[in-house]
Amino acid sequence: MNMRTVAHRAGVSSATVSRVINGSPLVNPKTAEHVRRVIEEMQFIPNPIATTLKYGWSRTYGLIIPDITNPFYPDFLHSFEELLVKIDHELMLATVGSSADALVHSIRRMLMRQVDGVVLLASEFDTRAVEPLLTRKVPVVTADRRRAQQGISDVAIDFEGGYLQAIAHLASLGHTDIAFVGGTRGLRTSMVRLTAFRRALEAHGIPVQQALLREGDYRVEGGEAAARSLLAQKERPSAIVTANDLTALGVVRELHRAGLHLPQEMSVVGLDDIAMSDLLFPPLTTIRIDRRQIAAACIEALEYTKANLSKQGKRFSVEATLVVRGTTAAPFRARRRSAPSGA
Amino acid sequence: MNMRTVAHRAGVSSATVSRVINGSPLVNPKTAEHVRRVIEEMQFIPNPIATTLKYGWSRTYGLIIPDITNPFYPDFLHSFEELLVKIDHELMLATVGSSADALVHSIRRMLMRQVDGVVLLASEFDTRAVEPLLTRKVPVVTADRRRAQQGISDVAIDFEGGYLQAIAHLASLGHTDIAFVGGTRGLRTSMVRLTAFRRALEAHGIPVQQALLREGDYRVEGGEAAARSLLAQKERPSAIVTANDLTALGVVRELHRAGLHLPQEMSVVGLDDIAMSDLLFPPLTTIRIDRRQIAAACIEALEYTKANLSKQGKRFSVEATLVVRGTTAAPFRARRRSAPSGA
DNA sequence: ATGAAAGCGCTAACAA
DNA sequence: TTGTTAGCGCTTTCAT
Repeated sequence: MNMRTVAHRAGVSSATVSRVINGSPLVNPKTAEHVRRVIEEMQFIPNPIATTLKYGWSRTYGLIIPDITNPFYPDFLHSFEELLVKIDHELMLATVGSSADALVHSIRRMLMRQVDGVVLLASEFDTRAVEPLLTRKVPVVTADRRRAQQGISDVAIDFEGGYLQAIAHLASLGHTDIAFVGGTRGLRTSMVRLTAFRRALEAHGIPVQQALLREGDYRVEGGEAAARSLLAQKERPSAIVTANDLTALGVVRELHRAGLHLPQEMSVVGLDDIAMSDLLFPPLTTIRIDRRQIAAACIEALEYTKANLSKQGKRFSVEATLVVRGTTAAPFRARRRSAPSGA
Repeated sequence: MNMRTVAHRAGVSSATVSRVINGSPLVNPKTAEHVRRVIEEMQFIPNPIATTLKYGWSRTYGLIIPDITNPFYPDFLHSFEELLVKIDHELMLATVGSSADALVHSIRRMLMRQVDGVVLLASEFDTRAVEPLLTRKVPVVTADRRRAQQGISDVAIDFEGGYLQAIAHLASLGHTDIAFVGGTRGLRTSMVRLTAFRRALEAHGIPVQQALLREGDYRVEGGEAAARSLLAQKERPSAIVTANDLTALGVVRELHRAGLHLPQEMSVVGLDDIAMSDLLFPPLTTIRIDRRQIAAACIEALEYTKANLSKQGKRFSVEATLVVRGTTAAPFRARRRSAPSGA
């Protein structure tokens, strides 16, 4: 069934049907009403594929994420999809892990489906992979690259603001030996988080202790390993700040295993505020990143970039807010092996 | 850029280009090779939208889920998407909560995009909502409706098998007062799970105690409330079996709050095996439902139904397997207020 | 082995 | 205010 069938039945031309469906004011209200009735009667559903073919756009945005299994992304996806429905767009989803090949293929598939824009949440990627998008004038939005270029906007999270709040909180409790368990070595976003943490410490006049810095992998295992290593050394921290919640969960788990009581014997701060944080015992103090805000920023970025393809993209920033729950408390001096050195 | 451009550049017709791209054997290998080179040179990407318009299919399957935020679904989605990529299909995702309206709209949007089939994981829905799909010969796959009809296949989880294993495990530990915290009242799947639990008890000769049955909501809160209520009554169970892991998490949380020691003072069994189960302390004993298997069954069901649209759909079953971890142990008699009644 | 051309459903420019 | 029609890119039938 198509518009011609409907038009025929309604005794008008397909152009009129098209106009009615698209709410053109150039139709006689009587005719319009009649056509609408026929459409209803015939249960006609228009085929936007034809329009896509004609104009080359699809009211579809692509979303590329590394791993839907990381609890951060379902939350993001939820908000993103909700917002897309509101602006009457479809979602084309691809998960690519950390495979450069998968990324290239996903982008190709999105191009084939004529997406109107792509949000690329994979933190690391070969710039050449997005070139086919740029060539074909498809706007791109990246996350946390902290850099815009022609046709590419970026949505960055204000890690520094978040860590600043966390350190303020810990410092006010009396902590000075604060460890950091970062992300996977070599990722840009890991470096960004580490730098933000260092700056936050410095802003509070707390010296950065090299011996309290660890790398993780944004997963539970990395947190466990780092905690194990921190506990093994003489100069233990009294608080551990992490690069994300899964890492924090691993830290907490390992701390439990070592028989430490939280938060009395060790404070822990996560980052993300995944649902699980609140289910943990004790519930995790963490820096919340509002997925809704990120999703909204991504869509705003998409539309901005689409409208300004010839210009440099724009940089968007999303704030991070400390949520104090149960894993932070004043340090338990008796247990500490070292006295605070500075400040 | 289109096939004509490529054809022109290669000195052939667009028909030949099409044949080369689709691997038709009717082209001279030399010509084919040359055309391939030109395609590569021009970075040509074909536009499958045109094919969709021409033939009415899209190599796209729709997936409708209630809530991506429930940790069961990201796992499922991950497997589903992986399998789709393998068969070179796209995913069109919609999350509909429990809104009947959202379901109707999602289905309409999928129809507009010419999906080749729809997997509908929303447990409850108005049959009229799927009629537009059936009318237009779009195959449908449901989950846990335990019923097939023309154009609709069903993928069911073998809850009974799962609960049978759980009860066998608990019974062998010496439990006889086994409570059940079910799903949301009125949902078909809640009834199915409850029935499966009852049958499993009966199969082991353990009488069903009405006073140990509770309703939940498939979320943490429901588990907490049910646990509170179970602890409040005189005849406490020694073990609690739940309708899903989130419920079990709520139960465990409430038990912790009440100062009970797990698993000594209460055994708990979940269902799903979400990632969090293993992170809990103690790690949750649960009935694993393999998302990969479900995803594979859904796709098999989709293809079967598509190929047999005129016939009754098929019913698929996916097994459930007990994973024994840390929340089950022999009952702690001293603490119990009632003696086992039967068996 | 290759090419010409029709037609999928829709929209908008143009005609009436 | 309404209708006619070209054309978006592709595949396939038919012709050569």
